[in-house]
Amino acid sequence: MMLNTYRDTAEELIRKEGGRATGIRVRILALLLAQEQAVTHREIEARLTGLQPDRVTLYRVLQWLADKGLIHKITSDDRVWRFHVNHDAYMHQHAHFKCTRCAKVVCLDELPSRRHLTLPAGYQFQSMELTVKGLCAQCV
Amino acid sequence: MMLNTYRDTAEELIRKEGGRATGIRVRILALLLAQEQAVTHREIEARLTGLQPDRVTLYRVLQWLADKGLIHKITSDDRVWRFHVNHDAYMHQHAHFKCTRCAKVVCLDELPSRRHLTLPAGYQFQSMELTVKGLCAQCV
DNA sequence: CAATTCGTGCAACTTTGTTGCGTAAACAGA
DNA sequence: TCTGTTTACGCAACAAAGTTGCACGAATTG
Repeated sequence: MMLNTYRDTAEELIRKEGGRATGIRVRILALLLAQEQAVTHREIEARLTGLQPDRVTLYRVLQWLADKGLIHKITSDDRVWRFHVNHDAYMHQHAHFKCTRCAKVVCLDELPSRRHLTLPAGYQFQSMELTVKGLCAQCV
Repeated sequence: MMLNTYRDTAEELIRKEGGRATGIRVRILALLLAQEQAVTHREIEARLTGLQPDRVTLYRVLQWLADKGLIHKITSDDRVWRFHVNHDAYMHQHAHFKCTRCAKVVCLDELPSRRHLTLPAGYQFQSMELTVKGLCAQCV
């Protein structure tokens, strides 16, 4: 069954990072592994059927997973973090797309080269965060 | 005196939008006209010497100015809006730079062409928000 | 200068996220 | 499988940013 596979993968990933594979951590990471799009704290809460961890615990688990590099946080203009698993394809820097109608957020494959950017004199590049806005296929 | 010029310009811009040129609005817009970098709600509050409008009023004035297109809001990863005047040069879409050390935010001139982006099939582009992170000249 | 419209201030509320601390659960070793 | 230690969880309280409703007051219009 697919759900078990996600849980097994989740547990394995968590242990590989030296953390305890608690029920909550495993369920949250398994859930994230199963999501195509980036999800908010609230959405995760709603989808964790039969398990209602404390808000604080959820925040801490998400922070821990992000610190370990298993997931990444996405900034948005609605002041809400969204989380997405770091699949191999997304381990490098990449852009995000946010649908202006349904608020869905997905990861895009690439990021424009930094050579297309000119910074003021003396400024030093570190990274870039790019969010493309528009309509997703379902909302067009 | 320079400050007067900013206030005069501010008043003119506000009237042109059909709004009442109240002391608060004029002072806030004049302050924004004088800023090179994008400023937060808090920073504006701190710099409005001799005038302490209610938090709510400040939010409402900033929202009004943004609605009228006189200023623009900038999203940041610290969940705080920053505001910057829409100089002619910034009326088009542009990128922002945020210093990872002093948190300063400035507007950059350009934005990479959307041709460098490939969206999933059926997705429709509307706009992009790009924040470059790094060190500003003072923090390098 | 009166009437009306629009802006402001106050209070209360909402949302999102954080901190401290005691308790409970996971893992390691016997 | 028991026991001890370490780590994670839950609760309560807090904090920051921003919003809403409503009554009052100040700008403009005529």
